[in-house]
Amino acid sequence: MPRITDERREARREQVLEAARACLQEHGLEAVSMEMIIARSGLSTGAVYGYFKGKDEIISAVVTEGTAAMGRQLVPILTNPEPPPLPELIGQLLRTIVDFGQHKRDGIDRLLVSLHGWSHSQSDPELKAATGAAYGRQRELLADTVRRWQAAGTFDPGADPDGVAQLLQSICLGFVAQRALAGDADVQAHVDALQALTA
Amino acid sequence: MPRITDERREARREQVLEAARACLQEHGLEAVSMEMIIARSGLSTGAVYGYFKGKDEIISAVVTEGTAAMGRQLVPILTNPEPPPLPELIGQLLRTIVDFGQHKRDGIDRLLVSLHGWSHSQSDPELKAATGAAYGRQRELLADTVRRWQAAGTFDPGADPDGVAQLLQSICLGFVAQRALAGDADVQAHVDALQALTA
DNA sequence: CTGTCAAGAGGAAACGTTCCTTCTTTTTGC
DNA sequence: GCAAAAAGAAGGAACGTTTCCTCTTGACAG
Repeated sequence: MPRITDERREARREQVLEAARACLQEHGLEAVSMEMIIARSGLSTGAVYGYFKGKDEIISAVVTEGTAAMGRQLVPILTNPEPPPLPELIGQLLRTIVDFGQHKRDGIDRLLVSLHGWSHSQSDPELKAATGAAYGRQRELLADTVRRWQAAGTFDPGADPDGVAQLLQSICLGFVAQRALAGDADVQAHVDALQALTA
Repeated sequence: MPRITDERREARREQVLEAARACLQEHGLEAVSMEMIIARSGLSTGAVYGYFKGKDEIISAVVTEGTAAMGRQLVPILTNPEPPPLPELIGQLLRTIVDFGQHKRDGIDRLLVSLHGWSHSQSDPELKAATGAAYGRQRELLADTVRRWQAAGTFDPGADPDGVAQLLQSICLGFVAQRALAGDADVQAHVDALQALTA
């Protein structure tokens, strides 16, 4: 059975997703078209449809792949058995988030693509469940970190870990949103502000 | 010259925008169509095109109108000459934000529509500039509030007001995002967490 | 006070375009 | 050499917009 190698197959898939990300950022969720994605990918119509069943599957794959990749970057920070103080932890998270956004070459900022993903997830139940679960897991890891602080005696033992986790996640998500909407959200400004708050 | 009154004209416009919001929330940015908006509005094709030049203008109007309305709700809190302590201020802001989302009848949550607006703004330069300016103004008001705290001696005078404002805005925006993505972000949890932090 | 008229508002169908998908042919990798 | 994969064109549906027609409405003349 002559088939192409799994590596090549995965590379082609990524090639399509990369093109979809670029088109998504450049033209937005409502204006993106198969023609654009196909042209940008350098493949032909038939080839693309050999890897994905259709447009929806491509967009959904971009979103799930994106949240998964971001999660993979954050997990090491969130599972640190001896987490740094809160401002520094936020600093580590936000720096990782910024790096993730600008990790790829071209002009693609995956954080801006994430915003489209948030929007798209709202109307696709399956995708909404998946992203909801992903962000729920991140919040649990944040709550675990808070418990580690409490166990080490560096955080108010009376505080609700999940509540603090919600706040921390709001800061991270809001940082992404503010970066996309205002364009100039700064990591150090957030860290310094938290430092001033906790002092 | 038989014309309809300005009131009626404004009401019709709002009727279209309301329909657009409903369709936007129900079907998402990429699947919304003129046919859907027209059907939901109860008007006819010709009527809708009498009030808006086209689809883009409707969507843009939904977004700008939404951010403007939200801003109008928040301004009184942000211009309070004697602002409450930080956790309570965030409580006031987040409660107002939640109220704004569920202010309208039907199943429309304007916060979820906001998320589509964030996405849409990314690809429409004019809209991006407008929303960027709007959120920039809000951040300035937040910075002014921080300065008022500092003048009253209830906040670290060495802290950078704009940096703190960035953090506060991240919390507000992130709260909206978390509510849309996870569904269960809680106002009191955020307030309590900030209380625990500042203690 | 009332009937007529004109212009704007509302309604519906049709048009041209775009877009997603499929199908057949050709090429390529094993 | 063969089967799977890629290419490219074609088909069919959907969408946004326009256009044309009817109806309502408010003013003005009689």
